[in-house]
Amino acid sequence: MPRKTPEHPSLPQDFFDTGEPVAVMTTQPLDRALDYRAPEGGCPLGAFVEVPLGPRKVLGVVWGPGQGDVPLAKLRPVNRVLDAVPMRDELRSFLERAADYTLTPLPAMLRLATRAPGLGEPVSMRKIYRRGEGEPDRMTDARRRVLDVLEEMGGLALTLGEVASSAGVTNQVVKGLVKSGAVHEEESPRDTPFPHLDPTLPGKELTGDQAKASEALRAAQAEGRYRTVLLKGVTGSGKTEVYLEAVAQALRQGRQALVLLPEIALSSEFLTRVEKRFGARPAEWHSGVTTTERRRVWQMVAQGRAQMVVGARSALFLPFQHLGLVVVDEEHDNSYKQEDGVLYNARDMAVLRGAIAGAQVVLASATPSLETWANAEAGKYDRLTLTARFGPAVLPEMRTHDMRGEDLPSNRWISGELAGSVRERIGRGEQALLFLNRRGYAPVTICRACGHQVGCPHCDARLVEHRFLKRLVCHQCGESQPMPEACPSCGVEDKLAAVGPGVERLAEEAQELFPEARIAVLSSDLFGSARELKAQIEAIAAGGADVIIGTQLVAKGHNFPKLTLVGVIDADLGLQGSDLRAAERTFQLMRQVAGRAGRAEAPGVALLQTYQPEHPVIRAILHGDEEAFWAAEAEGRRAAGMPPYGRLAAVILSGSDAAQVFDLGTYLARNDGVLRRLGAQVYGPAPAPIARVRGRHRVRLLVKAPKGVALQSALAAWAGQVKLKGDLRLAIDIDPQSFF
DNA sequence: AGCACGCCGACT
DNA sequence: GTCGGCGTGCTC
Repeated sequence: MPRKTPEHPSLPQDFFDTGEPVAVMTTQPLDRALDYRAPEGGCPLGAFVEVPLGPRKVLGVVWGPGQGDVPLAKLRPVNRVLDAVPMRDELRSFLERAADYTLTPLPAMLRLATRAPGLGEPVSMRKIYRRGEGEPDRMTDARRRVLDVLEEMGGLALTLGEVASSAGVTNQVVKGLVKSGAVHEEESPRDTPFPHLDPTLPGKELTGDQAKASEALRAAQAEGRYRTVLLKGVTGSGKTEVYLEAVAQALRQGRQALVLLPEIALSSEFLTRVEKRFGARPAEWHSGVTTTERRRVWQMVAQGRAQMVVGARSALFLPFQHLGLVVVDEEHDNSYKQEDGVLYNARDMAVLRGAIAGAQVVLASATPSLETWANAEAGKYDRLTLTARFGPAVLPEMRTHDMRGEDLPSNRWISGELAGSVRERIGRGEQALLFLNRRGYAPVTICRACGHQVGCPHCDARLVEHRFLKRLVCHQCGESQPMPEACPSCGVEDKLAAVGPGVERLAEEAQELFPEARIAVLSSDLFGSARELKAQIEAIAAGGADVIIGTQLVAKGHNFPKLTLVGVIDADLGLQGSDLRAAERTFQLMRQVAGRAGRAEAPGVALLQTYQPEHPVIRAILHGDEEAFWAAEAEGRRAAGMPPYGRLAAVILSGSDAAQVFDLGTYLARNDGVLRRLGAQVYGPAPAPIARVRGRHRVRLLVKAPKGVALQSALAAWAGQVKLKGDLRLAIDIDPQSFF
C-alpha cells in the first residue's frame, strides 16, 4: 500500500518506496500517465525518470501514485531515476492547467518543460586544477609561473587550458606539477553556477513616476501581494529601470526572477543593463543558446543557482525553484503567441504560472494589448503608469501627410514633404528613419505579357522578390527560388515587373533622392545571424548611417540617439483587411515607431503618410489620445461579443485533399449542439487565412462564446465527435490572435 | 512517436 | 502463392 508522508498524513504522498506503483507522465503522445513500479531505492514525486515503453526507453516524470487501472503484476519497473532536481508541484500544476486551457495533451506540454539537453546522461564532468600541498622536486621558470597563477586564484580552480594559457606554458608543465603534488587535479561538474547578481548595488536614480511605480512594485513583492501589474509607459519613460527594481527585490528575498522578451536575439543592450545594475550577466534562454549552455541554464535554474533568467517565451517552462517575479516586456508583442506546435500565448501563461507559483507578474508595454488594458480597467490587474520621459527628450511631434493630394509616379513612395524633411536632417547631421513594414524588394511580381502574378507553389501566398538575394521568396513557408527570366505562366521573357514597395526598393528610391546620404536597411532577412544584426544596429545607432530604412524590426526598442525624424511610408498598411486586431496592431506599431524619434536631446518629428487621415486609428495616434482609442475599440468589441468581452477559439482543419478537409468542416459546423447549448456560435467552415501551407489545405471554423462558460470541455467534446482519417488534422487555437 | 498486426493489390 | 502498402491500435 502507498504510504503517506509520515509527519503529515494528510498531505499527498511525496516519496515512493521500491516496488510501489507510480504514475509516470512520459513525453510520448499518449495523453495519459502510465503506471510503473518505483525503482530500487524508491523515487520522489516529480522525479525525472527513464521508463520502458514497448521496446524503447523514454523520458518521464513521476506524476503521482499509481492509478491502479492496470494489474500490479503487469507493471514494469522504472529503469532509473535521472540525476536532476525533481519537478516541483508548482510546475506540474502549471503544466496541467496550461494543457487544459490550451487543449494540448499533457505530454506535449511536458515536452516543453523537459527541453534540457543531456537530461538522461550522467552529469558531465571535467578536470580542474588548484594549488596543492606539495612542492615540485625541481623549480623552473615555467613551473613558478603556473604556481603563481594558481596562488593568485586563492584556492579557486581553473581548467587545464585556463592555467596553461594564463601562465604562458604548455599543458605538459601543469601535468608535471600534478605528478609532484604541487598542483591538485580533480573532477568537477562541467555546469557551473551563474555568477552572483548583487541586488544591493545602486540602481539608476529614479524620478517622479518611476520612483513611485518602483516603490509600489517593491512593496507588493515584500508583502507577498502577488498580483499582476500592467506597467505602462512610453519609450524612454524608464520601464526597464522600474521593473529591474522589482527584480532586485525578488533577488533580495532569495527568489528567482524571469524576464521574457520578444526579440531575444536583440537583447544584448538589455543584458548589459542588467550587468550594470547587478554586477553580472543573467542566464539566457532562447533559440540562439548553444546546447551546452542550454543544459547549464536548465540545471542551474533547477538547482536555484541561476537567480535571473532572460529569455524567450519557452523560458516559462524552466524548472524554477522559487520563482518570485515574472516580467513580460512588450507584452503586446504578437510573437508571444505561438502559432505552430503547441498553441499558447506566453503572456497569458506567464500570468498563470505567476499565480500558481505565488510570483508577481509585471506586464510592461508602451502600448498594451486591448486584453491587458481591459483587465486593468476591470481592476483584475493593477496599473502603474509612467509619464515622464528620461532627460530632456520629449515625445515626437506627429503629423500626417495626406497622400491623396500627392502626385507620385507609380514606382515612388516618398512624398515631397517627407523627402524635404529627410534632407534637412541629413544637413544637420541627424538621422531619419523611413518605416515600411514590408520585407524584400516588391511584394508582387506580375507578368506584363499575361498578367500572371507569381505565387508560391505550396501556399496561397504571392512570392516576394528579394533583389539582394536575387530570389523569389514565400514569406509564408520559406519557399525560395531563383528570380526567373521568363514568366512561369506564359513563358515570355523580360516581362516580369515588380509591383509595390518593399524596404529594398524603398532604399533604391532613397538613394536616388539623397545621393550623398549613407543609407542602411534593417530587415530581418538581410542578416545571417542575430549577432550580425546586432552589430549593424549598434553601428547605425553610433551614427553609421544618415537614413535608416526599416521594417517592424526597428520598432522593438532600440535606442538611436541621433534619430529625429520618422517617416511612416504607408500608415494605412494594417488598417485594411478583415483582421479585427489590425487597428490595434497599427496603433501599437505607429506609436512605437514614433517613439524612436527624438530620444536624446533633439526633439523628434514623426510624419505619417496616409490616404485616410480621418481614420479613427490615425487620428488617435496623431493626438496621442490612447485612452479614447482604447475605449472606442473596447466598446466595439463589447458590442460584438469579441475578446476580451467574449471568447474565441479557432479550429483549423488541414489535409492534402481539399474536399475532404472541407467536408469535415461542414460536418463539424452542422453538429454543433454541444457548443450551442453554451450559447456559443460556430462560423465557417471557410478557407483559413493562409488556405494552403506546404501543400496542405486548411479550413477554419471560428467559435464565439460568451465569457465564463466551460468552453474548453465543450470544444473537446465537439471535436471528439469526428475520427480523423488519413492525413486529416485538427488543431484548436484558444484565443486566436488573428481572425475574420 | 514508434512498432506490430492485419487485410487487400501486383510481382517472382 | 507472397511481398508490401499503410490504416488501426497499443504501449503500464
